[in-house]
Amino acid sequence: MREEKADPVEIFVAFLRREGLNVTRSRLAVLRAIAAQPKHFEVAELQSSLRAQVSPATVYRTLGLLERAGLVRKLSFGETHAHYERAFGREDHGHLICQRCGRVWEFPIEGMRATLEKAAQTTGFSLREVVVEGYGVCRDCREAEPV
Amino acid sequence: MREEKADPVEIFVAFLRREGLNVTRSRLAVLRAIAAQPKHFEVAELQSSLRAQVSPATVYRTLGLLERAGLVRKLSFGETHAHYERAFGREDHGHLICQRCGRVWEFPIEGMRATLEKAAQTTGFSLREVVVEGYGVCRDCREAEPV
DNA sequence: CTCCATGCAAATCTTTTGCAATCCT
DNA sequence: AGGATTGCAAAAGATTTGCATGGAG
Repeated sequence: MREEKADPVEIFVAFLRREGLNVTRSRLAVLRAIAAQPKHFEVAELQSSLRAQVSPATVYRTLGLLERAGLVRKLSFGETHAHYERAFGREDHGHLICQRCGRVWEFPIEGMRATLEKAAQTTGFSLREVVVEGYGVCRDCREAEPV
Repeated sequence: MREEKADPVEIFVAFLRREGLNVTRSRLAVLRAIAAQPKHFEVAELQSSLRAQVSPATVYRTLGLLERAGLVRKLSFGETHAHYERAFGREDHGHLICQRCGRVWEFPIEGMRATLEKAAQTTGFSLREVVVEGYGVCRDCREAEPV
């Protein structure tokens, strides 16, 4: 019987040990802050939720590690700065992004990973993350200014 | 009988007129340069292909217009600077991005737009662009350094 | 004790903007 | 002519990096 680790902290600690890196107070604080964020967040939001606990440089460095550990996913939402989302404790899903107000809706994409897996196999690719995004205009914005 | 315009220049000109904007030498040069780019490109690449013809500021401004006109799509490929691809004369497709070497493979995603359309309808969203990306490690990189 | 990690500030890079000169229509 | 557009240089952001100091194993 295999025990699946679902706890992001355990996963992160295991990742760090495997890489010969230290488990530090700052790194854990960033992970904790992410768990407390809404589903997606910008780096600035994460930083202010960690105000004074962790420097910006370390927040960036830790996001990179969490990404490598598969605990966080980087998204852009069409903007010039990065957005992130937790990759743990969530079903696969896509995002609908309003190009006017920037709000984001999620929707299920079961089955889509299978399509990508197949394409990946054909290419000899080992697939880690799947990102599905739809850009357009939400109802509110359309009503506010048709066009 | 309706005549479908497939020519990007015609589409762009129509878009500009509709918006009360001028059809300028620079704008057309940017569009022409894009048509000559490989499927995806970075802004820096586009700029150097336009060396001295169009200033960087105008390249950025024009990319924004082309995006609004639906002739170009913005992608990030997980990097901090923008990538673009032509949105004309192409079937819907997804991208597989290697997180080690940055190379990109395309693959067909017929049917995926339908899934997004459905989600969009549910949300009252008017859908314009679809982006499907898979991140992972390509065969070459895996062979070069397993892990 | 030996590396690794952190903070700080400086450095990079990309993208955006203000403004005077120039181009479209 | 009259508003739109451009280039230039400066500004604004976001992210990365060098280095001396403090922390984990």
